[in-house]
Amino acid sequence: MYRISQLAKRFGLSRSTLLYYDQEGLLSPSERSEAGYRLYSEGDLDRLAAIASFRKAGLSIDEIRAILAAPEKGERSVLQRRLAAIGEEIRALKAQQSLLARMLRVQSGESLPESMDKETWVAMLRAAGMDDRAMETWHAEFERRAPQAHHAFLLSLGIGAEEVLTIRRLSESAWAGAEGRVP
Amino acid sequence: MYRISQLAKRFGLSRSTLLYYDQEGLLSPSERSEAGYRLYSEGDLDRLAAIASFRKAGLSIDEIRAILAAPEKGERSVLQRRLAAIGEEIRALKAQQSLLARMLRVQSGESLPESMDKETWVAMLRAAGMDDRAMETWHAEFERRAPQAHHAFLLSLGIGAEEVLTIRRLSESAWAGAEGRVP
DNA sequence: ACTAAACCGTGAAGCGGTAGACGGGTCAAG
DNA sequence: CTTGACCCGTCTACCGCTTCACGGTTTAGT
Repeated sequence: MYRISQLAKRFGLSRSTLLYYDQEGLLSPSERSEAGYRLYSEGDLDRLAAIASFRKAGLSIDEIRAILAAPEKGERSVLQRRLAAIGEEIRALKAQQSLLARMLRVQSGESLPESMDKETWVAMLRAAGMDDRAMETWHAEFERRAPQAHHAFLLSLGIGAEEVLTIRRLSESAWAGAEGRVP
Repeated sequence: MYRISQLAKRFGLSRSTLLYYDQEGLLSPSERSEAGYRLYSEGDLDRLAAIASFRKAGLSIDEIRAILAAPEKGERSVLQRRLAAIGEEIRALKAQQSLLARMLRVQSGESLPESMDKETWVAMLRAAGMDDRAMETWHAEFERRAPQAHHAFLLSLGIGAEEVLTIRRLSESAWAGAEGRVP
């Protein structure tokens, strides 16, 4: 049985955060002491571990509550939606970055971009002799062998979530036309 | 003389935002109509243009207020601090991204998607018609255009640090020898 | 037994905006 | 002159906590 500040310290959270989770009905202690102190059990601890890792992934309180209430129901879709949202956020931040760079008239990052973007990537593949059809094949292979990695890779090029889905769908159909599907 | 909703529409902002800017003393209309309506002048419009672009760069209300009060004073340093902060935010989001990717991978069972590795990557490129010489060219382009990203990418395929350096050194020399090539 | 420190509970306000409700003003057509 | 469609100003709540303030409880040390 842990008291609130002990539990907070153990998880690197603040007491206030746990008070807030209780208030929101996300994690209520399973017992109270005579004086009314919150007493957290081992089970509460497990639940908090789950909550903490979902929060680290940026899920909202509501989303976490929904997942914990019915994990089998829509956990995957919630996580995937968050993954897409993160891509958008990163893209927005990169836009801010370049806007600021322009304001500061600092061209430092321009000559050697530290992160890859779509245009540079395509230019590289073309330099290596790939044409449009080869790239299609490549996307289709990527989608077939590692859809998840394909998704993450496209996002890492700064491509927006919608366009990513479009590309993946095109990749699937390109491949479906070529061969029979393996689960 | 614009009224509040006209101005909002012209700038793609919401009425609430302009109300908030007034409340915060960031942009107060230079006049009021008899009925108490806010009336914005051309000067106000210019000021709002500045505010909007700073906001697009992610500056806080306080920071914008400070810059507009004394532009010569600390504008550059504020912008540079924001630029650094954006880097942090992107890093944090990327951490969330990989956490989520791991969660989704674990859930989906290990049947289909595993993270990308060197063999799968090479197989994909071969399927798209790339031969050894094309891959060499591609590495060379990668190294020339974005050395840092090249490094990060090789590591992401699970290639060891030493081998990464070997590949990069080969890429450099390949480029030196192929300088006149047309893509 | 007493005191002080460190803990606990509850309640409220604040951050940077955004979004909505509310009641009242304004302007057209009828 | 009235109806309706908008517009306006003001006020409030929301996100995910954090920080304050107040007063009661537990613990350690004397």
